[in-house]
Amino acid sequence: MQGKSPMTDERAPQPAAARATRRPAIKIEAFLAKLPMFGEMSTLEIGRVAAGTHPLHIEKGAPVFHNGDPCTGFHIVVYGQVKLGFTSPQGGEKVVEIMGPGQSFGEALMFLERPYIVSAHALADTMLLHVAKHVVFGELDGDPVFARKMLSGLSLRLHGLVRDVEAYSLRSSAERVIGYLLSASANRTGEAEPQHEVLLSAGKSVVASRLNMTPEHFSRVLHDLSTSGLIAVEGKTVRILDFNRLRTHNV
Amino acid sequence: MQGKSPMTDERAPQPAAARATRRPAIKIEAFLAKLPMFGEMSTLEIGRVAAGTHPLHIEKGAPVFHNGDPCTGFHIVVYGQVKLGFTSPQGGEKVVEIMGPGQSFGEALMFLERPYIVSAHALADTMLLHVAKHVVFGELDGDPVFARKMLSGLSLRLHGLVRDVEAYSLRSSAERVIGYLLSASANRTGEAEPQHEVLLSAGKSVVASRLNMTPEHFSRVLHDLSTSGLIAVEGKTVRILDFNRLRTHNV
DNA sequence: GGGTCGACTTGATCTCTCTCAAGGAAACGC
DNA sequence: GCGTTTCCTTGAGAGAGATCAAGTCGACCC
Repeated sequence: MQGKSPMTDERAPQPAAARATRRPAIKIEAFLAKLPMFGEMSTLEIGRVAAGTHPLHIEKGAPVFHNGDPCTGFHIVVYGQVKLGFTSPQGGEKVVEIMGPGQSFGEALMFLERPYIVSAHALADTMLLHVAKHVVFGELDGDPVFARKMLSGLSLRLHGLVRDVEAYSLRSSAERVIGYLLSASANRTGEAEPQHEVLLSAGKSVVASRLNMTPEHFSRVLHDLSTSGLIAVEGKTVRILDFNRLRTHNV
Repeated sequence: MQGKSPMTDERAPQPAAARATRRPAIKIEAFLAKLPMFGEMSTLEIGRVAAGTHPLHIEKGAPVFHNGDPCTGFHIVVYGQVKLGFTSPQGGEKVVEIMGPGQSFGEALMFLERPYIVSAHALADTMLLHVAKHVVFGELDGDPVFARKMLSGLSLRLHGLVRDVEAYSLRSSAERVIGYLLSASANRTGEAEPQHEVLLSAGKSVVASRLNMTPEHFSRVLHDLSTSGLIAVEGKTVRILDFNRLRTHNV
C-alpha cells in the first residue's frame, strides 16, 4: 500500500532542525527518472517534464489543495506524507488515501478538467513536485509508452478503489483492520517472507479513518486482537504474532 | 449515472419473442463510431478495432465473467444491462455498478494484466461487444487522441468511484437514496429541467445493493420519503414531488 | 381461475458501530 | 522539570441499519 521511497524514508525522520534549515536540494531530473511513470523516458523528455515541474514545501498540517480548487496538474511526493480526504458539512472527515514518497495523486482530475473533489493535507513536513498539466498532455502526444504508463497508473488506482469499496461493503471493521495489517506486512519487494513488524503508516486516527471507522473503534479492535494473542501493539508498531490465525480470524 | 443509449433503450424491452428470434444485426463499425471513446477515429482505425471485436449475447441472469477470470479485453454494452459486483464468501452480494447501453467496463483490468476482481451478470437479455486487448494496445501506440480518450474514460470512472466512497462513508442511507434519485432525474442532455419521473435503473434489490443497503431498508426509506410527501413510488417509477425539500431533507 | 414464482413490503428484534464523556500517556515547549 | 497539548484508550449508552420471518402483491403459466 505504501510506495517504496526512491529518495528518503519518512519512517526515519531527520531531526526537526535539519528539516527546517537544510531542505535537500534534489535533482528533479534524477528523481523523476526513478519513478515508474517516467521510467523509460529519454533524457530529452525528462528534461521537458522537469521544466514544467516545480517543487512545493508543505508544512505538517497545511493543505496542498482543497475540495473545489481547480486542478492545474498533478503532484508527486518526494518526501513526507499527504492524506487525501473528504470533509462533510457536519464536520466529519474521511481519509481516502495516504500517499508516501514516490507516489503521485491528482492525475485523474487533471484529465477530467474538473475541480478537486477531495482535499489534500500534509501529515508531515513534505516536499512535493507539481507537474503542470500541459507538460503531461504534451508528452502524451508523442510518447505512447508514457501514455501506457499513465493508463496503468490510473488503472491501478481504480483497482485499489474497487477493492476498498469491496472492503467497506462486505467486510466488518475487524476484517478491514486485519486486511490492512496483512497488506502492510506483505513484503513489497517480492515473494519473500512477510514482515512481522508493521509500522502504522500514519497516526491511529488517520489510519482508522482510512479504514472507515472511528478512532475509538479502531483502538478497541486492536485491543481485541492483542487479547486474542494475534498481535502486539506498541505505539505505532504492530507485531504480528500469528499470521495464520490472523488470516482466518472470525470477525 | 446512466449513459445515453446510442442504439436502443433498455427501458422499453421488446416482446420476448422478438428478442429471442430476431437479434438486431448491428453494424459494429457504425456502433463503435458513435461511442465517445472512438469518436474521432478514422474509418481505417474503426475498421481495425471492429476486426478485433466480437459480439456476445448473454441471457438474463447469465454471467459475463466471474471474479478470478483472466481478462482478455473489455466489454461494451450494445443493448441490455449488466451489473458488476462482488460476492462475499458468506453469500452476500454488493453491486458496484450497473452498466447500460453505450457504457463499457473492464478497461482497467485490461491495462493491469490481472484477473477480474468483480463478476459481471446480465440483468436483462443483453448484447455486448468484446474488444480484444491487443487491438486496444495497438491503436494506443499510433493514436494519441485515443489514448487521451481512454485516460479520460478511466479518470471518469475513478472520479465516480471516489464519489461513491464519499457517499458510503459520509452519508446516511437516506441521503444516498436521495442522491441517487436526484442524479437519476438530472437531465443528461444539458442544463435543462430535471425530470420529475425517474425510472429505477434496475430492480429494487439491485439498486439497494448499488447504494450499499439492504432491500428492506431501501424499501423503508422510499416509504418514508413518500410519507413525507417528497416522492411518489409506483413500481419502478418514482415521481419527485418536491425537488427543493428533497435536496435539503434531513436524513 | 387458481397456482406458483419472484419481487417487494412490513414488522420485530438484534448488533455492530458511533457518540459522548473521561481518563491516561506520550510529545512538545519553556 | 513541569505544564500543555495532542493523541490514544476505556467506558457507558444510543442509534442506524441488518437480520429474520411473515405477509402481500403482481406477473406468468397452465
